[in-house]
Amino acid sequence: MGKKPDYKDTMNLPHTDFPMRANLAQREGQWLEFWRENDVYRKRVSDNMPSDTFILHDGPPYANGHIHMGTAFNKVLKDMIVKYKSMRGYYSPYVPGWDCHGQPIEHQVEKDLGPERMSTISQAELRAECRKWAMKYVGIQSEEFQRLGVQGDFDDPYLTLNKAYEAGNVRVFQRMYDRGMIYKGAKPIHWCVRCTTALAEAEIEYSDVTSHSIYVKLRLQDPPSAIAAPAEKVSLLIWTTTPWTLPANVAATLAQDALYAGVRVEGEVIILALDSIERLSNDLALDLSDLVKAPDGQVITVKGSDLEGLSYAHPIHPDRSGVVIIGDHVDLSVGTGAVHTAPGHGEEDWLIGQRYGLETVMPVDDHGVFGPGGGRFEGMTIYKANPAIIEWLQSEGALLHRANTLHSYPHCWRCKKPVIFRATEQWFVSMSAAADGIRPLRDGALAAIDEVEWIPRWSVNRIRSMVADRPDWCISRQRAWGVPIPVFKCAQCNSTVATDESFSAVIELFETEGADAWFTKKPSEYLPETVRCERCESSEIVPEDDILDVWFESGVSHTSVLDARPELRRPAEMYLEGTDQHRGWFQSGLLTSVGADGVPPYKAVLTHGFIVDGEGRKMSKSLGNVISPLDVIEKSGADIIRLWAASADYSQDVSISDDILARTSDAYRRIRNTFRFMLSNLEDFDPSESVAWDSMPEIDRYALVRHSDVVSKVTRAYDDWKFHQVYHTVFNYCVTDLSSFYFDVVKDRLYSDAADSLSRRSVQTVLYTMLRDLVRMVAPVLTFTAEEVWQFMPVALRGDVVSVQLAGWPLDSIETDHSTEATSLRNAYSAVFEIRDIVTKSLEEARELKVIGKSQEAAIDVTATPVVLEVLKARGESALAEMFIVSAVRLHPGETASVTVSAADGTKCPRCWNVRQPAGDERDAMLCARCSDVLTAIDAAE
RNA sequence: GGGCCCGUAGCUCAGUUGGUUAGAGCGCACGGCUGAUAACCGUGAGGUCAGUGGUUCGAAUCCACUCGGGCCCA
Repeated sequence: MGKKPDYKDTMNLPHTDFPMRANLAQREGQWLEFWRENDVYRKRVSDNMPSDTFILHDGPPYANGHIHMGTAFNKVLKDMIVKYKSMRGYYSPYVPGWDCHGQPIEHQVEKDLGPERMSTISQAELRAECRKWAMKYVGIQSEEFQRLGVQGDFDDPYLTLNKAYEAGNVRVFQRMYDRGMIYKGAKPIHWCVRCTTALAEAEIEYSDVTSHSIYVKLRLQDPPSAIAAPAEKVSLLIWTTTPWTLPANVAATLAQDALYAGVRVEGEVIILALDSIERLSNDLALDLSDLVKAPDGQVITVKGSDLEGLSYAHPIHPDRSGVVIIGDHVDLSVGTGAVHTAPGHGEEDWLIGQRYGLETVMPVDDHGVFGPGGGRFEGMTIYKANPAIIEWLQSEGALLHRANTLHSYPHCWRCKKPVIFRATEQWFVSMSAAADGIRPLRDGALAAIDEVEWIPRWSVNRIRSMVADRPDWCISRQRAWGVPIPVFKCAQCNSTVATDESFSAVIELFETEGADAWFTKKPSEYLPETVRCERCESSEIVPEDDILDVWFESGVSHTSVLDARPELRRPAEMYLEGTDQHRGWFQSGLLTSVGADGVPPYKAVLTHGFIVDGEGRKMSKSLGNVISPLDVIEKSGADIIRLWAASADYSQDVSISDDILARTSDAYRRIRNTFRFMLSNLEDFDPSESVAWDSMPEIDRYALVRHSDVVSKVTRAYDDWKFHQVYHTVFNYCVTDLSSFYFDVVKDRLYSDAADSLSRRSVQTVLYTMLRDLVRMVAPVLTFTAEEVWQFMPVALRGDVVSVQLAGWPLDSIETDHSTEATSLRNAYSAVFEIRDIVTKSLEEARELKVIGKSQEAAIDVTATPVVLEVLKARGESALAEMFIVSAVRLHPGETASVTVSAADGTKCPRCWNVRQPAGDERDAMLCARCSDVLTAIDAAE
């Protein structure tokens, strides 16, 4: 006929409808739909109902703006864990939450409404607007998280603005109050004069500003005779960058053991730290060389402690004086060694003021304007007062030097204006005080920290040092959008009213009407008559104005969510957030849980690093290196983000860049194709045709051993929370063990042997095991793709399991059933692979010399040392030829391992394309013996 | 400035209690195949293990400092 015979129809070439190109961006949506229709999340949870529990408690993101890579990463990690635990059989519901109150939302709403509307709006109306804003972003973020493949109870998430949630704050507050941990006090706190509110540490940003830098002389009223002649004017020199705090000055602090000396400048003696003289004379370009000396020429020095108790004339108020004290916060590397101390304007100043019993002078009002305590500067804002004070000091001859200085200074995170330190009445959680018989919060929290597992291990150092060092927690906020501090004041005598009765009434009020009612109802409408001022018996009581710090609110989720929802419980098995939450939610949850109930809210805390760019720099608009998860989803698909999230070692900061995403997509394609190969060779396979271990060719048994090793390694990695090891193990397995070895070797049997032959069914048995296990192992990470694979598996292979998420977890049976043989196979094949490396190198050389093209055209002579040769012989030359994908292997003993390649004898079989001796088949003389037999069998069947 | 942490090939990661020429996969270059085909296979080139100085017979691994980066705090 002259026509080349085409044997394609007689072969078992791979086929599947599972597409090679993922097209994730388009296709992922249909799986979201599939899960929804089949209620897969709920099934996943309820299927495991009576079993062990694994509660991963979601930390609530702030309901403002779209999600970013950090929140996406965090949620994907959580989703992977929850899905893994579910597939392992744990009862693992996931309830997402949102943080809905707080200043940022209030601020946005204020901006939206504009100043005009704001001036007339009621607090209740403002709160309604804030609620709308928060709910809008809860909706947006919920969609975005779900688009990432995150599954949970998104129909009923927890929101900090829910009534029951709000009531939980009161429960926790009450318990802590009863346990003597909450008090009202005046203390300097960060205060924003623009927003007229106290700010938490978390609400402060630091940036550089130019400030006045002034050196002020404090005239000593009774100077020590040692340091100056009786008639001389002697002053202590202080340095400050905030002239406006001078009216509140009450003391000057010196370092106990530092040496101080006198210097004659402009006809007066000024005292400053010896160590600072040289630096200051350089920095200020002043001649400070005329030190006060004894008659013998020695410079006279005194220790700071020698000057303690001296008094000086107040630089601002003519009728007052200040005192010299000693403190250990004096930094001799800056300033003069004498520190201006105003307890109303600084944390350290306040602390030392407490120790010395000094007055906390606070002449500045809420808006940053001086009251009567400001003396001649009354009525001025602190900013106007700055130059005025400097001028005054100048005219009084108290100013030694003035300049400007650039330094880092705290700013309000919302309005970006510099904040001030200012003492006001605030509610505090005490770290050290508690009622009789109750362990103080700091001690309790530190003890609780030791009961918790911290992952990675070093993170315990962070939380421990933060809790050990933190000051009392200021929980007051002077804002509208939040949960009120649930106590009352007596209108008559101003004392606090907070009793079991009042707390119960507030809890009930919040549960039925929400915290909004606090602002719309009078206390008389919900408090029982019996609630009265304990001091003056008055029944006229008014609600507290301040609201709670939002960290307190999110912190109490252990009560408002874990305790309140029947499907959850406290302690949760895990909290999982970024490393910044050591100061945030990890701590607020811990302090409120330990404070109220004496127990930690979690058994384990897993922290991850921050998302940075390819160079390790933080993402910022100004650097132009921001990558949005929404863009990646749209361009490449959510599974690419998930794979990236799994591939990184989150115990450090995690990089993302276009290059990294490109590599991730490469890896994704590789994994996808591995699945496609398995699917395409299993279309005609039914598990009932599985080949038993003992009937399998050895290489198939080896493949199963290797496979089970991978299963246990991957499982261990999941259990250790090492997702990047899951990724690497699976990926390397796909590439190295499967694609480049087993699949390549086994193609001949799959395609060319009789469809129902034992040799082919044996491969399929192995592929089936691999596919079923791999798709499940990958499901927590590649949640969409795994589902797609599952649905493309022939029904015979996946049974009636609706979703891969409900398919359980692969078990490792090799070790129990065939442990001894497994060990010897691992050893034998490690020797085989060493030879195979030499073979492929030699084949490549032969290819370069045009001796062969593809490896099937080669015959190889393998020389090996006796030990290795034994191993090779035990496999057999023909099995080795199959493994090396060559036409023939001949083994020879030798001193070292080597391989020579020659063109194989024989001709290319037109059916299987191997180089073989033609079998002389009457239908086609060129056919090899195997193909000839296969064709005969096919003919017979027809 | 302080606390915690990080810095191994272009990328993601391994490198056991310090011990021979520092590993893997990807990417890249080159080649093969054309019955996994916008796939697949092979070979190869890439690293003064951030830097400097120490401890040690010997350090990517221990110590100190410097540089760069992150989070938190001041």
